[in-house]
Amino acid sequence: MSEDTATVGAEISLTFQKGLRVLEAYLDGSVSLSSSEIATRTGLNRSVARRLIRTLVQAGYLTEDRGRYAMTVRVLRLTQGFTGGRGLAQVIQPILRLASHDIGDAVSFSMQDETEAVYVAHAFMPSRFTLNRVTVGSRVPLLPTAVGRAILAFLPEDEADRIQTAVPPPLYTEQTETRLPVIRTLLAETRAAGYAYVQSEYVEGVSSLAVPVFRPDGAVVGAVSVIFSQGEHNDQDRSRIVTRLRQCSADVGASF
Amino acid sequence: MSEDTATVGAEISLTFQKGLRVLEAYLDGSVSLSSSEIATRTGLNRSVARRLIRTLVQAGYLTEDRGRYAMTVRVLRLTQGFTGGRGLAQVIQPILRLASHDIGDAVSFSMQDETEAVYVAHAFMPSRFTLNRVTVGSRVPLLPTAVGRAILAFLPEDEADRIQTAVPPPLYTEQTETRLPVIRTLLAETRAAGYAYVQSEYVEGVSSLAVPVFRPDGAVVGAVSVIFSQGEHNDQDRSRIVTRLRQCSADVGASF
DNA sequence: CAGAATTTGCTCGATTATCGAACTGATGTT
DNA sequence: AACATCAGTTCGATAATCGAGCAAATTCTG
Repeated sequence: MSEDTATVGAEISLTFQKGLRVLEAYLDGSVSLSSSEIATRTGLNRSVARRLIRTLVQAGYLTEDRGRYAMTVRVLRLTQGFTGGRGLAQVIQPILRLASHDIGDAVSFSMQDETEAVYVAHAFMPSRFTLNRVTVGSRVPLLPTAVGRAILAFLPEDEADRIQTAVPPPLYTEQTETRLPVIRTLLAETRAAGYAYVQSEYVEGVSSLAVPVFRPDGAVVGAVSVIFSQGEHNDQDRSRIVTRLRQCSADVGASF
Repeated sequence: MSEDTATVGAEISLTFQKGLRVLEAYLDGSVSLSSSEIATRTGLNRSVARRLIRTLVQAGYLTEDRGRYAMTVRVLRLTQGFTGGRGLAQVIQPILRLASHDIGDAVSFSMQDETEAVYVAHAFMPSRFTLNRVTVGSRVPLLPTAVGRAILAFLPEDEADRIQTAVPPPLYTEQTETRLPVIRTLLAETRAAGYAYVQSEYVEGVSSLAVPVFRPDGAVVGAVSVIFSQGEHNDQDRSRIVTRLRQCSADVGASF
């Protein structure tokens, strides 16, 4: 292996890397996993996985129940630096709540993580019955969703390209757009319009509007969005929602 | 060192353990830390801390900005197994929201983590101006809070004792009860009453009511609680709130 | 219910990643 | 400008990690 391509390992901790892989094994919503399941999912040697699991159990992050391991509430410690520090709930939640009240629908704020968008804050509408299964930490793909496209459209071109070509876009519904040139056009339109509107490309019958959120320095950090049933709103409703989301986006962006 | 006391290390991964310590360094709400700060907080050798940090950066969990390291949204991956899996938001949030609506105040669900209670779900009251700085992942001590006492009162006695004597209880306000025998009495009262009521022992002027939540097998898993300004409610109000919280507790407990 | 098949727990020598003291350059302070 | 503190890197010694292999437990199956 030539050294210019493989850059001799950059001095990182291989063991820690493996340990993180164990925690990531729960990324699909698995509640409990056996040691072999973890070994398989992570691609680690069974003994290695086992030792890492024991470490997590000993530290209180996992509990064992008859050979199956489930995460404990302690894992929330690991994210405190992200959520707690920036007051993501304390400052963003109220902003979302106000927008949600004005719009009459649940409003979310999401950020990009690789090829996915992660819901970081969410203001439910207490009165309405919640149809969407969105919650903090939920992940949706970038390409077939409004949040994703709102973010993608304003990322630096090379990164946007990298993400689009990273994985062949799966077909979620019959409406999912998978042709990259078309997506490129849609992103250009999104960029021009300043918001994204996507219908039934991820979940059948569900539409979504999203407006990008920018940091004071101009970089896109995420998007605020509203999800609703297809056909629930007409053109005028949507335009009203976009206007309110723009204001919400400005408020959220200012707090970064 | 004799082997019965120190149990020869139980075959865990020391490196992974250290890596987790790095993530825990952000437990107080620090947004960004320097490599030396992390080394100091974790008690790790600076070079070791550095390698672990590099690992986290390379994996995308931390970003570097001029020598300071901040968590990225990716850390939410680490907790997905806990929040996503059990549908903590999908199933518990609606229950809390209903209770919140009936009670007219924000309602939270918290679970025990060592000597603290961790807020796991929270139903805000959209109409009211939120006074409490509570958010998912927030941590409060067990001893001087209603949630904490509701949980402590129903834990197995040896564990409750261990927690009470683990650390000398700090004085948060002038009202904070630090005398262990008195706390023991208060816990007995809580156990008898089936709920905890604490006034100004953690934050001046803030009172709280909490009802323990039990799993179907009878073990206490956490508590549902309401926070309000001292003097905001009279005896009758509180009794009404407790009644509603009991129902809420049963609903939440059933979903475990 | 026996026997096979799979899963799980654990051991131990070889290997290799980790450790950390020491040095150097960068940054900030009086 | 001189000093003090902080940050980045190197490298040999050491100790932790690895993983094949075996035994026990559990689950499947005919």
